[in-house]
Amino acid sequence: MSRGNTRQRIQDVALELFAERGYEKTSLREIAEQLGVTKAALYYHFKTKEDLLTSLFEDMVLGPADEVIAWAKAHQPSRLETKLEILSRYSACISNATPLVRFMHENQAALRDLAIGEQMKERMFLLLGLIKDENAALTDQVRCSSALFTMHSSLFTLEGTKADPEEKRKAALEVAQELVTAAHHGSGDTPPGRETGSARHE
Amino acid sequence: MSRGNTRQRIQDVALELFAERGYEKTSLREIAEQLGVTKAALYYHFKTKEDLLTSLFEDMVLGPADEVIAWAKAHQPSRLETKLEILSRYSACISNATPLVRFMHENQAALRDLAIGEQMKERMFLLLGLIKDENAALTDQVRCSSALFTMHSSLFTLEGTKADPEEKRKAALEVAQELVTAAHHGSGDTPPGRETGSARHE
Amino acid sequence: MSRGNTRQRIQDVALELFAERGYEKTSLREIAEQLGVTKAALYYHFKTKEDLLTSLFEDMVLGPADEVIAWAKAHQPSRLETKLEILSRYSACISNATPLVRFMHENQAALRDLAIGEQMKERMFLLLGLIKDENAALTDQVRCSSALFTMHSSLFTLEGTKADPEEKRKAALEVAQELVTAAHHGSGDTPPGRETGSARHE
Amino acid sequence: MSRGNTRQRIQDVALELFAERGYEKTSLREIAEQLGVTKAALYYHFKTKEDLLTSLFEDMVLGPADEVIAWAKAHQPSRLETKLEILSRYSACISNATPLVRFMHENQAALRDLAIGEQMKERMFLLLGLIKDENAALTDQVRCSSALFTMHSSLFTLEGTKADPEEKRKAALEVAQELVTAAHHGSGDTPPGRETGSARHE
DNA sequence: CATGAATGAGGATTCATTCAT
DNA sequence: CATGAATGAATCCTCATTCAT
Repeated sequence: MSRGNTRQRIQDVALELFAERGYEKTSLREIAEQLGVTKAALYYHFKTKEDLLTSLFEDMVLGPADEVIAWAKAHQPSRLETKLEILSRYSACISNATPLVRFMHENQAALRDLAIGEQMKERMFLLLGLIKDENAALTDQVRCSSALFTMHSSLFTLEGTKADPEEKRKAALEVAQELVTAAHHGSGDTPPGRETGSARHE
Repeated sequence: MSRGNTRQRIQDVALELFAERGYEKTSLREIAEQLGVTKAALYYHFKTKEDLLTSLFEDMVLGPADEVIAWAKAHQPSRLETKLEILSRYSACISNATPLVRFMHENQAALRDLAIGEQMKERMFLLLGLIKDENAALTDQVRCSSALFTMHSSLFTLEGTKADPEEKRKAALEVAQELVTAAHHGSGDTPPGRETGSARHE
Repeated sequence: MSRGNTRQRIQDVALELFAERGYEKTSLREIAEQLGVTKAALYYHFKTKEDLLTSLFEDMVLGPADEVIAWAKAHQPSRLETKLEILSRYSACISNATPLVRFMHENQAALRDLAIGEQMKERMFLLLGLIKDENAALTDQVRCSSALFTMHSSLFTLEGTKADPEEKRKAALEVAQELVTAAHHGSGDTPPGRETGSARHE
Repeated sequence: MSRGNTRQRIQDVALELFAERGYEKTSLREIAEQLGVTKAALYYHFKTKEDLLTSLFEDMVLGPADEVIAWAKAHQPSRLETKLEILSRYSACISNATPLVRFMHENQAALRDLAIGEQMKERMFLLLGLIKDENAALTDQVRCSSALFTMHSSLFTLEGTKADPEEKRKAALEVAQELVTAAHHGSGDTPPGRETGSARHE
């Protein structure tokens, strides 16, 4: 039954528990018990608890996010169309890592003194930087920031709503793109004849 | 030596440390040490670590949030103007509790098994329920959800931006109101003169 | 409501809690809370937790037991009739202190390093010494020891039995007297017409 | 260094200390120190302080007592001979667990909220039920109850007496059997040729 | 008479980690 | 590959007690 896949199994269980109970409250003992192995076995595969968490992020979100960023850098990031495509790609990339994105939001306090937390934060800044204009009006900056947040939170919010995850993701992407579009055009002097965020049409 | 203000001082230090380092990683020893008292002194004033946290929330956000909700229930919540006023009032109310709002977002994993966490979650749902229409299109639901998130996150995001907190708050409120306005009109059939992000036709 | 009877009320509550939960597991906080006073108030009336317990024993069993012992010393203790009367008197005296007798048995571990524990133990030895003959056969010594135990334990044993406490006490006294009578006659050579449990040959 | 015997050594030291100082007053630190290991080492072998105690009872008295009960159920418990044999077997079984029996009596307050306490209590009831007749006279019920008590207490009473433990045990067994015999025949009408303490008729 | 505030010592328990085998 | 055994440090919490007011 056990093959070389133990490492993978550890990651699976760890992801599940980390997401469900939080980083600090998930002990290695629990992970080991749920796997039917010893704590020491975990240490054979991962140097450290932090290391275990890190491996999850690297495989599932850090890498993919970097791809999005790399793509963006090669495609005139300042054009609106590029920005929208960035959102689209990023949305797709995180949809495969729902539990980790949720984990990231719910465990920021814990991530603050983990190296991987710093790295993730950096990526978020990079992404945000690609989308928003440093000199834009404050509202527009908020819009861009909110766009990212919206895509993240749609993955684990709206619990009551019966819509399926994929639909929610698309809806969130739509709203995010709307926000970024508004931010891209807008800025500062609220354009005349505009009453909703997206309804600018000059 | 110190007078009746010890309880207050404990709360101050606790708020600071909880916000800075997170709930789980802040030990009562640290709080006590920073205050120059014994751990046991904390227990004289608060039955429990959880109790200490709870007292912070009750005083600073639970109560105020309930006032907003009460006001809303008495003022035709389904009208757009009422909704916008709810946002405005809520924005004002949380601006006095910035560190706690931040704490709430960054420690959701920890809050999950704290009674006060459940209570806060409930309030968020109530607030969201007042603003969004259960039968609206998914995008509109996302918009409303995002509106709330935006006001929260503006309090501790955009670190790079040099704008002062009050301005950020106003900008966030503006964006939030915009989102809710769009959601209010919108719903399924895109209102004339307004395009959703994805419905672009260039 | 509160008069000079506070001391008495403290003793009442303390007796109840000590008996119900044990000495070590009953904290002064609990006693104070149940009384609606502060822990410090207890310290006004009793120097110490141990002191509080001691006061209970002194008033309710130490004194009475000493009276029995004093009476015995003045009445030819070696006569059977005297012995039986000792049992009778002692039985009466402890029946007023049921909870304390129970407490004594159930908290011997705790009493071992309390001064009052030593004192009570001494009284038990004295009493036993009055009843049993140092040079009697071992079985007879056991009988006497058992007699005392029986009177004690009848106060808090036989929970299932529906008999009322007073009846139980009388029954126990009867059995105790029987045991002492046997021990008094007996010693080694089984008295005629009476067989020990194992020497049966029918 | 040490081999697989650590668990055993912990039990030995724990039994010693629990018996000597009581359950509540024996801290795991003391046990660990006396063993020359860390507290955490104890937790490797026993999940809990209570668990450690439980393991002692299970191995040394719960199991053996259950054997006696099982034997009894298979041998017409209502016959006097069977009852006497029960006493005999039970006496033998507890003589190997003297410190624990003593512990049981001296720490009843502590045992009251330990699961193992409940289990032991249940066994005592079963044993008592096998020996005494529910409908017998109260004195006879007391006699049976006393019989059990006598066997227990003989293990740690009569400290002054120089007799060796085994002799004391036998003497106690004899007295216990006598009591049960009396209870078996007796009930209300004192059997001829037998004098009880109360059967005095002068 | 009693309280409010605080202390110091100690309790059980949990955790990430190590290392010889 | 993995385990069994153990550690050291830390955690939350409770308790009896004190003392100025």
